[in-house]
Amino acid sequence: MDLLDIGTVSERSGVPPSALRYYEEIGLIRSVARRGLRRQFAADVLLRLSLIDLGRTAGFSLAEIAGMFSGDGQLDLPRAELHAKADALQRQIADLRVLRDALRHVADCSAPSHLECPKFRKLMRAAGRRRPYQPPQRTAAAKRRGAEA
Amino acid sequence: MDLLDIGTVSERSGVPPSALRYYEEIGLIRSVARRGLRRQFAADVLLRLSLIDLGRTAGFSLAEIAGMFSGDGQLDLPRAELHAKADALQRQIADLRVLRDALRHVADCSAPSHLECPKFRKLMRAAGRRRPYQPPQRTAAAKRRGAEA
DNA sequence: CTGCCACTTCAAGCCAACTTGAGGTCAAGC
DNA sequence: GCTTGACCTCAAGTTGGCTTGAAGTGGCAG
Repeated sequence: MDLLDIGTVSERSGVPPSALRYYEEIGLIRSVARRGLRRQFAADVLLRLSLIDLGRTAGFSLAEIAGMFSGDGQLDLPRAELHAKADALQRQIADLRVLRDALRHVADCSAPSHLECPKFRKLMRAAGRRRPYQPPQRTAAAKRRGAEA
Repeated sequence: MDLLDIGTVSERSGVPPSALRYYEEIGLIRSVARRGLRRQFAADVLLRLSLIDLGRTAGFSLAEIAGMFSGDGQLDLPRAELHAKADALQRQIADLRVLRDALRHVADCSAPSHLECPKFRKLMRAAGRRRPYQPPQRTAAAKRRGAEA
């Protein structure tokens, strides 16, 4: 059988051992055996870690992601809920587009003061009316892979 | 003169007094007087708070935002950084679109297991190749205004 | 003048998602 | 058989952006 020890999983997934232990602690992944003290993971943990990363990219918390896995490791979300999430993402995308355009304008506008630029004020009002963007936590894994703000 | 006390500022801006005090503590805003013990703010603090909110929505930290105000309260925006931020938003938007499509597919796909569905695996690989999304902190103010994932 | 109540300060607490550190274990290679 | 070093556990620390609580203050209505 192909059991991977924590070091191997860490290396292949890019997730540090401490984070893997943490994920196990909160029930997000599980180790299937020990060799001595060392956790052994089944190979499919790598796929699961990809899914977790994907979920975090979407802005889900680890707790929410945990709720998306059914007992047998399958993904399990009711269709309606998935559609609702997709729609929420759609709104978030629209908000971010407004914001991106606002930033681009500000970066390029040569008005003496942005506060006096009518276009800027308009964008600000537009941004001000949007539903607030709800950022998730920044993972240490994300930081490792390169912060850039 | 039109001085607003902290309660009024809080009410009009939606920013709680504790946050306003915190902002003042870190030098992001300043009160111009006291009436008794109470902070009095100049009316333009409301604009400044809007800008702060806008900046946070864009994913800037409070420290970064503080750096964008020049001494006289004008915005002094680093163009390169703004472009970088806009580009980061662009990538985030692309990621979220992939994710949204993945969610929609999952909601509608009738394969026995998503992990076995080729289309899903393809979407996942697409998502996996993305540059990681670098989320800012989630503000309490944002939480107050309503979370929605 | 008295009481109320919105404010004040300061320190401590909270949250997520981890990381770090101290001190311990153990399989494998020499 | 001894060392090595990758792992282990558990508790505490980190970060950012606040909130909360306790104890105090002072302007204003009655």
